[in-house]
Amino acid sequence: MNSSDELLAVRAAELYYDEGRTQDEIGAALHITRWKVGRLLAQARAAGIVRIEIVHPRARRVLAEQAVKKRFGLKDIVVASSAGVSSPEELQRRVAQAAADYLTALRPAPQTLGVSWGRTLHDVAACLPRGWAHGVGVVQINGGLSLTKYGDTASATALVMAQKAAGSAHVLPIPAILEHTATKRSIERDRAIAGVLDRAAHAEAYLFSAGVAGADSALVHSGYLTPSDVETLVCKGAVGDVVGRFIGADGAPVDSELDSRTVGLSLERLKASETAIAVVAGEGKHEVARALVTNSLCTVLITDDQTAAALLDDPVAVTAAAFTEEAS
Amino acid sequence: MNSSDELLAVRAAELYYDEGRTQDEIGAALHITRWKVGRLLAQARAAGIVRIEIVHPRARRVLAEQAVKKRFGLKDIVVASSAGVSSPEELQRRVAQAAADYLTALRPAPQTLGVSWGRTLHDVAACLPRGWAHGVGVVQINGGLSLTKYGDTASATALVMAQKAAGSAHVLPIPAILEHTATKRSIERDRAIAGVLDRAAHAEAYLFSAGVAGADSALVHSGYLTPSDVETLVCKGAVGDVVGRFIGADGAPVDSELDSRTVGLSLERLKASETAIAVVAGEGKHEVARALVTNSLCTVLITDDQTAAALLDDPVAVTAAAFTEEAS
DNA sequence: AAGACGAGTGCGCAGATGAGCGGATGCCCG
DNA sequence: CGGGCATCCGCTCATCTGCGCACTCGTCTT
Repeated sequence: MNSSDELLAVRAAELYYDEGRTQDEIGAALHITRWKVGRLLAQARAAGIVRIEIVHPRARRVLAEQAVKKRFGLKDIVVASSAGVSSPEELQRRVAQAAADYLTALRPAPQTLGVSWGRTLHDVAACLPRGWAHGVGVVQINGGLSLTKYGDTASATALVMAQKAAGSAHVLPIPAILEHTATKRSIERDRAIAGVLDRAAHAEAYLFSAGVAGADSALVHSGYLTPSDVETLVCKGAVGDVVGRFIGADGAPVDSELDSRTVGLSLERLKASETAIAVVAGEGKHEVARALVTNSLCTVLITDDQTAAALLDDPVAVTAAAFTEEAS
Repeated sequence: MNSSDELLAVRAAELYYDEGRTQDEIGAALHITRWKVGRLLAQARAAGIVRIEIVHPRARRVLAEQAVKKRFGLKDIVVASSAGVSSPEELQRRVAQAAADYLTALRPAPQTLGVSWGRTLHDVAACLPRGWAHGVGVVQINGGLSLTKYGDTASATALVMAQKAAGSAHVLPIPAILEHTATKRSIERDRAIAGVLDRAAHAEAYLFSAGVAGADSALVHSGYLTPSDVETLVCKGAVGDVVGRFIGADGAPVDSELDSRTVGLSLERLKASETAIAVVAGEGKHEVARALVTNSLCTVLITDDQTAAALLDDPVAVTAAAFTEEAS
């Protein structure tokens, strides 16, 4: 666009959007035809001079949704807007709300829903309205008995979700990770546990979150891993954990021994699911989110617009930039 | 607005502004009539859910302009947008650019223009395009020979402005403030000086800025006042300086003795002028700006949107809020 | 040098949109 | 219980706006 046209476009945009004048009036004021005014306004919008933003806790980013959905071949997607958020917690809550809205509107409603646990899913459960579904069976898909905290927040998530839908909960009151593979095997053979695990494996839909691979991972907080354990995993390429399993950028477990001690749904089952809803929000989770969508670990992604933007930033370009930086 | 209507409005706004669907289509999608969609969109804009912002260095805030102009009975006004600025310097520059644009477009073009000096006016002079006027006489209206810096930046402002208009400059190469009233009087009697001062008093229009009353005042930098002098002035109620004179919230000099030692145009002459253009920008200048507009020291105000917003915030309301805070 | 080409411009028209209006609905108070 | 009142809703109509098309003008190519 021409420089003098740009100034005209700015002036026209002011008169049109701020003052609410018609394009005809603006044309008369600026001594140009109304068609030119229309074109200037269109150019101004295309050039980003006129920015239209929807500022609301429930606002979604439709454009980003379409782009991410298409790019990674997702079945469905929700990108919550971060416009106007003042804290990471608020962003988390917005995404949780978006996930709750999505679940509530999900049709056909699943008969059984497999859920993992964590801070994010706890929020989702809290955001669900009473009667969000009718008689759904909520199955916990990975262990989560906390070793450090009083009470079982992991099971609580499934319980709350079932309760609000007047449905039934099937919990896994066992540790997420066991010390020995043998112990894990014997626990899995327990009739009650096996029943829940079987139900989990046959759930129609899954709802899960992802954790960062870092010292503040939920698995560290719960006492299954030490910060140094996680550090080792990061060295092996871990970008985060999904249903208790630490994965790398390739979407596969980074430590097969650790993985064999982890109780719960396998990543293969998740990959094979028709409806695997991942809820991932926050600055630190961009890499896990990428691992999820690039390796088909989810069919539905619910996230924030910053994560979406990070996903759309070509990783090749990022690598090239890093390379340039190294070279200089 | 109803809560469920609000959600509908957000959804409608997304479809309308992000996806570019028609109101009819949106109505079909949301199972409401297109008239309802139109009303929801209007409500969303009114409620600030949909925020339309013009992001451009030359953008103005037309609504704020109208409000401030009406509230304080100004002849004209320019409010520059601060959308997208990253530093106070950038904001200063935008306002300076706006002032330059205003001067260039000013009709009828003044034959003689009285100007003060300072950081802001220096920027304005720099922003003026070559040929912004034809043969205008630019008169410096207050002293400004720097005691500390090499060269005379004060006169430079008038010179640059005259040069760019192929006009003549009339400078005042004398101190802004003198030590004794007697010295000031005798300087004023000097034939050359008196001629410039007379020309200044009869200028058709004035362009001036305002300084904050603080340690970084231009008058401190230039060596006329010490930081403690300014502190004393602040204690006496000074909110800033205009053409070298420190004024209070009432628009009158706070220290008559100091004022009598200050060379240059009187505030009375400024008040009586048909065209007195004040250029005031920046976080710290809200109070001076208020003093200017509430006491008719300018007929035209050129400022930034944050200052404009501060002017529109009712001082009574502010006082009441402070009172409430104290009481609680 | 002449014609092809593309960018920019003005215009007609169909579709989209906003203002105003009468009727329906729901609520409050007598 | 019923009338008055306010709000909301759907509609008509006039206006506004985006799209496609023909035209002009300057530039580049042959």
